[in-house]
Amino acid sequence: MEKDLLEGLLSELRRGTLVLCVLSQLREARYGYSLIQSLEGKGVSIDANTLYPLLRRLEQQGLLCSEWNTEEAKPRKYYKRTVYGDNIFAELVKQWNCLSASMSELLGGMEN
Amino acid sequence: MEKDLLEGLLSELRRGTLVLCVLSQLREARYGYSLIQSLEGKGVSIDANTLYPLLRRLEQQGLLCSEWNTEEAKPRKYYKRTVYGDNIFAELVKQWNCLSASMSELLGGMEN
DNA sequence: TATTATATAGTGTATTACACAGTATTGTCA
DNA sequence: TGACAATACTGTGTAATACACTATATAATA
Repeated sequence: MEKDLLEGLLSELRRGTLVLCVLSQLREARYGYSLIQSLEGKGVSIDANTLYPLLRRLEQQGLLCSEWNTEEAKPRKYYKRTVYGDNIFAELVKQWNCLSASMSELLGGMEN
Repeated sequence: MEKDLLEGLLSELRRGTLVLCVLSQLREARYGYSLIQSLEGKGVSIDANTLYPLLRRLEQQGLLCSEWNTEEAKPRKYYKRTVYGDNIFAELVKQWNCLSASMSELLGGMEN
C-alpha cells in the first residue's frame, strides 16, 4: 500500500493551511464546488472529498454558517464566515505570518 | 474536554511544518534534546514527546540515520540526514516556498 | 429518447500523526 | 543523600485528511 513518501510529507505540509485557505475565501458567501475551482486557479488544489467534510466541520465549530439556495438551477449550499469566524481567521493569519517568518529564518541559512 | 478551538487550529497549522523544521537542522548530527532547545531559541517550540517519536519515524523512513554516542557523560543519540533525506528535504523546501507564495497571494488581498 | 457527462453535495472508513501523560536512566549540585 | 536537570522511550487517545463510494439534478450528446 505504502503511499509515496514525498507525497505524504507534502500532504502534511499543506494540511494545516487548508483551513486558512478556505476561511480566506469565505468573507463572501460561496458554495463548495466553486471554492474548489477558485482555489485551484490560485494554485491551491483541494480534493472535493476533503473540502465538503471540512466545510461542515467549520460550520459545526461556529466559524462558518451555511444556507441552501434552491432558487438557482441546481441546489447549492452557500457558506460564509461568521463574526466569530472573522476573529479566528484574523488571528490565524497573524500566526501564519509569524510561522512563515520563522520558517524563512530556519530555511534561509541552509548553507550552515 | 473540548480543547480550545484556536489552539487546535494553530496546532494544525504548525503540524506539517515540523518535519521541515527538524530536517532543516539535521545537516549536521544532533541529538534530540539539543534540537528542542535550538528550535525553541528560533521561535519554533516542539514538545519532547512529539520530537522523539518523530525522529524515530523519520529514521525508519530512511530520511535520517542515528548513532549512539556513549563516550560523552550521558548517552546521546545523534541523528542526521541521509543522502535520501537531503533530496527529500530539498524538494520539501521548494514546495514550501511555493505554498508560502500561494498563501501570501490568498491572504494578501484580504480587503476583497 | 436514451445515454452520458458535469455540477453539486454527502457519508463512512482507514490511516496517520500529533499531543499528552507516564516511565526510566544518568549525571550534577546543594 | 536528595532533588533536579538532561536525555530518551512507550502507549493511548484524538483529530483530521484522504479515499472510495453514493446520490441527485441538469446539460449535452448520440
